[in-house]
Amino acid sequence: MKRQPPNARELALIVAKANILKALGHPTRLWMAEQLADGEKCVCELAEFIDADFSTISKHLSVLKQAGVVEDEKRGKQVYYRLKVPCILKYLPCVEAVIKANVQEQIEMLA
Amino acid sequence: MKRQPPNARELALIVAKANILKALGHPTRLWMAEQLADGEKCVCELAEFIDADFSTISKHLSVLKQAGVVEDEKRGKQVYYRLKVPCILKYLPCVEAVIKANVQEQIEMLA
DNA sequence: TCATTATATGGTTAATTTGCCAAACAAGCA
DNA sequence: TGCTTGTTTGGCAAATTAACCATATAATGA
Repeated sequence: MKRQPPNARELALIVAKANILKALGHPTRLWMAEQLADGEKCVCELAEFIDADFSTISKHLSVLKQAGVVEDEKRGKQVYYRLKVPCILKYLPCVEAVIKANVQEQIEMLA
Repeated sequence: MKRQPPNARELALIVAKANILKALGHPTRLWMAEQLADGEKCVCELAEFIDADFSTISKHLSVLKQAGVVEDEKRGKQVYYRLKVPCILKYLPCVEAVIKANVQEQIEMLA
């Protein structure tokens, strides 16, 4: 029955949530987050399989950090990143369900 | 131990997932998706509390549809939208946990 | 058929994002 | 100290996105 315009507090929460989703809404960043599922990795480890400039990778990591998805720690010459709230990846099966539903639909459309 | 560059299939999946997250990564669109949690709504019902042009609202809905998050159905003069895979909202508590962690950190920083 | 209501589309502009390069930093080593 | 390695920052151009306005379409009712 709730039928009201979002108030300022609700709005702020929505904006905050959308920001986090947006941060994960880029292939490179999502991949990075997934790589961190089984523990922290340094930038160089993440960079190893990404075909992009180091500066680009660094900026993507800073977007994730800004959003609060990851945190970093410098140890020696390297900077290690880890997920701050690991449940953030638990979602992805459902996201995949969306994809499956879409594919299914395409198939039906062709049938 | 997995330490390999993503292959084409994995890459395609990542891109697809990121797209869905991106679609939800906008305050207006996230709000809309949340409104659909308890059942379909027509565009006019959604528009009622969004301060934006109708065309803008329509475009946001089409982004969600494109991403496969919602589906629409025309009945009479109205178009109804509903979540296609409702679990997509189950995630949000964890997203909120990220926010809480960030806020907590800010507080500690000020203490 | 004409007007009206509900929604979508096309076009345009401003804002944001992405990615590269070059340069700056920071830590450890020679 | 100066060199090298790992990472970040600043600057810029290209691409993408968001929002608005005006216009188009679709269904209904007069």
